[in-house]
Amino acid sequence: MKRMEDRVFREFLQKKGLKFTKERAAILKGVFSARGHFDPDDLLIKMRGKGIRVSKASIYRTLPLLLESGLIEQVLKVDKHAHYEHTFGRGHHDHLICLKCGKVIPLYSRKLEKLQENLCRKEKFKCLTHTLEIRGYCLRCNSKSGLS
Amino acid sequence: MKRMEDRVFREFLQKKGLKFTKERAAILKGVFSARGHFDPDDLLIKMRGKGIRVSKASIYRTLPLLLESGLIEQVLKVDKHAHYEHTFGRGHHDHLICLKCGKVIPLYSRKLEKLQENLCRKEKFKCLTHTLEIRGYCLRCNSKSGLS
DNA sequence: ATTGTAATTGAGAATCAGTTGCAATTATAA
DNA sequence: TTATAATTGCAACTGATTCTCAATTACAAT
Ligand SMILES: [Mn+2]
Ligand SMILES: [Mn+2]
Ligand SMILES: [Zn+2]
Ligand SMILES: [Zn+2]
Repeated sequence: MKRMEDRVFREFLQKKGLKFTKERAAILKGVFSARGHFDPDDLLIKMRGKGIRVSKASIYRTLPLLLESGLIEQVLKVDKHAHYEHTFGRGHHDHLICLKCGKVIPLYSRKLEKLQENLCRKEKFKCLTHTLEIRGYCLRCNSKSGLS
Repeated sequence: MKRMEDRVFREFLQKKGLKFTKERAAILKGVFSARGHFDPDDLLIKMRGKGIRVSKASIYRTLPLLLESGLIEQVLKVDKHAHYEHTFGRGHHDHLICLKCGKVIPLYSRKLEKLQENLCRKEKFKCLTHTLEIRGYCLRCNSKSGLS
């Protein structure tokens, strides 16, 4: 059974006059078999672990295509590198990031999304995407941190 | 007349057992004489232009201190480098970023901030900071872009 | 004012994510 | 099957940020 995301990506590429190569297919598969967030290097290592040979360059070249096709989203820049997650089949969400343990908690609020849209409308700004990152301490880390 | 931010920074440093050096003072001054956003290199160039000699290293070492002291905020990672702005005396705000012309429009909504706080409370997440970046097209770029 | 000491500095080397040039390979439409 | 433009891996390259280290300096305690 062909996965739906293959279809989407294939059509996206076709529309741009680009090729659906085995490398791109493999990267797509690798991306979609990730449970949560990943960065380009995670992906490379995971694929190599499974014996799939793709170059770093191809990964870096393919991720922007997946991004453009809407199959993945760039989540944030942790430390100094980009993180992604696939969003096809899942909904958009924002992130709470624990500064102590690094946990990333998804957050979705319809109300919040609507409010943002309204604010943009008011500014006459055509909103395409957004990233909201809230940093602080998760429940566990906050209770452990001594302060009452 | 001594600037208020000098005082704040000095006290911050003292509390941490760090020194208020002339380099740090100069960097602080450079930061606060910037109108809007800046990145480390902007700052370096501007200071050199004024004949103030500080090393790149000192700038990169001082910015995190200013961040920690609450005098500046990290705005976002454009391209691949960090951007900052001083927020002392000004309020916190989020950003609308035009993908075409690069314009950055400040956005503040009390309602939005409150909503975020409530959401965090609901998740029992101790929120310290957040960054909201909305990307799309500004009024001017959107009307120019042909699509109706 | 002098001194002791830990913090700081500048310069350049090092690091590291991400990009690029290029020759060999491959998808795909005709 | 062929023509052709797109793609690949590799290694060299960027450019931002961090680090190393010897020389300097702030500043608290004499
Ligand atoms: Mn997520
Ligand atoms: Mn701003
Ligand atoms: Zn945590
Ligand atoms: Zn614009």
